[in-house]
Amino acid sequence: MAIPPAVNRPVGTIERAIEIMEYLKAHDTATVSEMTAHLDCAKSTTHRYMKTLAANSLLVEDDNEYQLGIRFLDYGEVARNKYRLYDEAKPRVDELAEETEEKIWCAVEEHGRSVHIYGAQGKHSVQTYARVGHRNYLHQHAAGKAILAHLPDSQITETIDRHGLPGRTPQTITDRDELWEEIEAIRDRGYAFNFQESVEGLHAVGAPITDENDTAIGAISVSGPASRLEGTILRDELPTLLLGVVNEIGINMAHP
Amino acid sequence: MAIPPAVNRPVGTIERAIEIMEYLKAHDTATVSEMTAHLDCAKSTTHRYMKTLAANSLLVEDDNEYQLGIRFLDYGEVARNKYRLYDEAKPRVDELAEETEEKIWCAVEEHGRSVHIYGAQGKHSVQTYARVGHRNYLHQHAAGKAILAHLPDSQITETIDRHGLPGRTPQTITDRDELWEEIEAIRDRGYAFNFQESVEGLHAVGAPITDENDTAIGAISVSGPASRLEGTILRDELPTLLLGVVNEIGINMAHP
DNA sequence: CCACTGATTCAAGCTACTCGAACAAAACAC
DNA sequence: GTGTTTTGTTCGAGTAGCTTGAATCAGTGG
Repeated sequence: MAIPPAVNRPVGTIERAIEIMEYLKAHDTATVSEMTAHLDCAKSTTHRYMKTLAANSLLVEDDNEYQLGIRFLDYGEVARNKYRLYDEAKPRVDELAEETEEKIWCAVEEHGRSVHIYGAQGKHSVQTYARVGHRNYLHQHAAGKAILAHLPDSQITETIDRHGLPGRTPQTITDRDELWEEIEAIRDRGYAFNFQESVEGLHAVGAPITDENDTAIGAISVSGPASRLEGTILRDELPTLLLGVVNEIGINMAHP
Repeated sequence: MAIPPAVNRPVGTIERAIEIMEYLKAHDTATVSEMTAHLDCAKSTTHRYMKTLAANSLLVEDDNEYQLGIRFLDYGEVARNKYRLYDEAKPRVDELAEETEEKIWCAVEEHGRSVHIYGAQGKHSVQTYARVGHRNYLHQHAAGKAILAHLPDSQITETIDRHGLPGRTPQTITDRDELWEEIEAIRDRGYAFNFQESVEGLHAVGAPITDENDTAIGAISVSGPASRLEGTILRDELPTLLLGVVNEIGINMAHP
C-alpha cells in the first residue's frame, strides 16, 4: 500500500527520530554534523536526539560516530516470531537476489493483506515504495496475487469484500470479474505476473509458498524494470527459478 | 567503551516512544487504553504516539491491538552486521551445535551487558528465555562471565557499579567479593561455568573470544540440562572443544 | 600559534506537544 | 429495545519542553 497511513497529527519528534534511524540504516554510520545536514535543523537538536537514542541503546556511539544498536534485534525478534517462514525464506531470498541481480521480496498474508517480511536487493535492483514491514493490497502486486490465488475461494471473496480493489496504477486490476479471471490463470500456471500494476515501469513474477493443503502461507517475488524483465526471462526463466525455490521452502516448512 | 550514557537533557518524547516499544516487547500486544494506563499520560497522547509509530511501520495495528512491526528487523540486521565477529562466529557456532547437539550462543558486550548476537540449536538443545538480541547481565551466565573476566579490572568495577548484581536463581552470584573470586578462577582456567545461575536445571560452559591484548570481544557458550552436562563432559571435553573454537575465531579476527 | 572543524552546553523564545473535553462506535446490561 | 460503559478518535487551547543560535571546549592541520 504506501497509502500513506495518514495519521491525523503525527508527532514530529518521533518522525525525526525515525528519520535518524533510516539515515543510519542507509549510511551505516554518521556524525552529529552529518546528520544535522540531513535533517535540516539545529546541530544542538540533532545532538540531543542522538544522545537520547544512544542512552537507550538504540544507537551506539563510538568516537563521535553513531551506528544503529543491536537492541533493534530485540524488538525485531519479537515481531519475527510471528512468522516461522522468515528463517526458512531469508537465505533463499538472499540467494535469489545474488543470482538474478534484481529485487526479491518475501511476503505473507495477514488479515487479508500482504506484509513484506523480508527483502534483498541484487546488484541492479530497483528501489520502490516497498520496504520491510509494509502492508499491501494483495491484488496489487505479484507476490500478493500469488498468495490470493492460492487461498480458498471463500477467503478470497471475504478479502475483496473487506478491502475492496483500490487502484494504484492504470494497470491495477480493479474489477472483480477481471480479478477472478486472473486468479484462474494464476492457478493454472502456478505463479503470478505483475505488469506495472503496482509501479509504473515495473514488472514482477511471484510464486506462492504453500502448505500441505496447497494453501498459500506466503510468496516470493522478483521485480525489476519492465525493460529488463520481459520475454523468455520473465515468462520462463524466472518462473522456473522461483518455483524451485518456493517448492523447497514449502517442503522445509512442512518437515521442520 | 560503553560508559554510563548519562545524557544531558534527554528528549522526553523519544524516551516515551521507547517505553511503548519496551512494553510491547514484554506484552506482545496492547491497546491504546492499556498503554495509557502504563504510561501515565492522556489517552489522546498515547493514541497519537502509537498512530505515528504505526504509520512508520514500527508498530502494526490490528483491530485496535498494536504489536511491534517487523521493520525492526531491518534495523537489527544492519546493527548485527557491524559486529565482524558475527560472520566469523556463525559457522563455528553452527558446527558446535551440530557436534555437541546442545544449544550454542555467541554473545558480545555492549554497555556493560551482554547481547546474544547469534544462537544455534543442536538436536537435543533446550529452549530457554534466551534469544537473539536478548540483553543479559554479564554475571548471570557462562558467556557473560567469560567476557567479564577478560575485561580490564576498571571496566569490571564500572560495570558492577552501573548495573549491580541482580539475582536470577538462588545460584546466581550476587556478592561482589564472591564474583571477584569467580573472576580470578575464570582467568586461571580460561573459561567459565554456569551452574544453574541463569536457569534452574541448566548448566553451561563459556569461553571468551579475545583480541591481541587478551581482552574479550565476545564469548561462546554451550548450555544444556544439568543432568547431561556434568562430569568430564562438562569439566574437560566441552571446555577443550570450546577453547579450540574461540582460539580459531580470535586468530581469524586478528588476521582478516 | 592560530584558524578551523567538530562536539557540547545553555538561556531564551516560541513551536508543537500535552491535555481534557467532547464525539462516535461498539460492547454490554438489563 | 434503551441506557450504560468502554473503546478509539478529534480538536482547541495553554504551556511544557523542544528548538535555536551563540558561546565554550576539544582536537587537527597549516
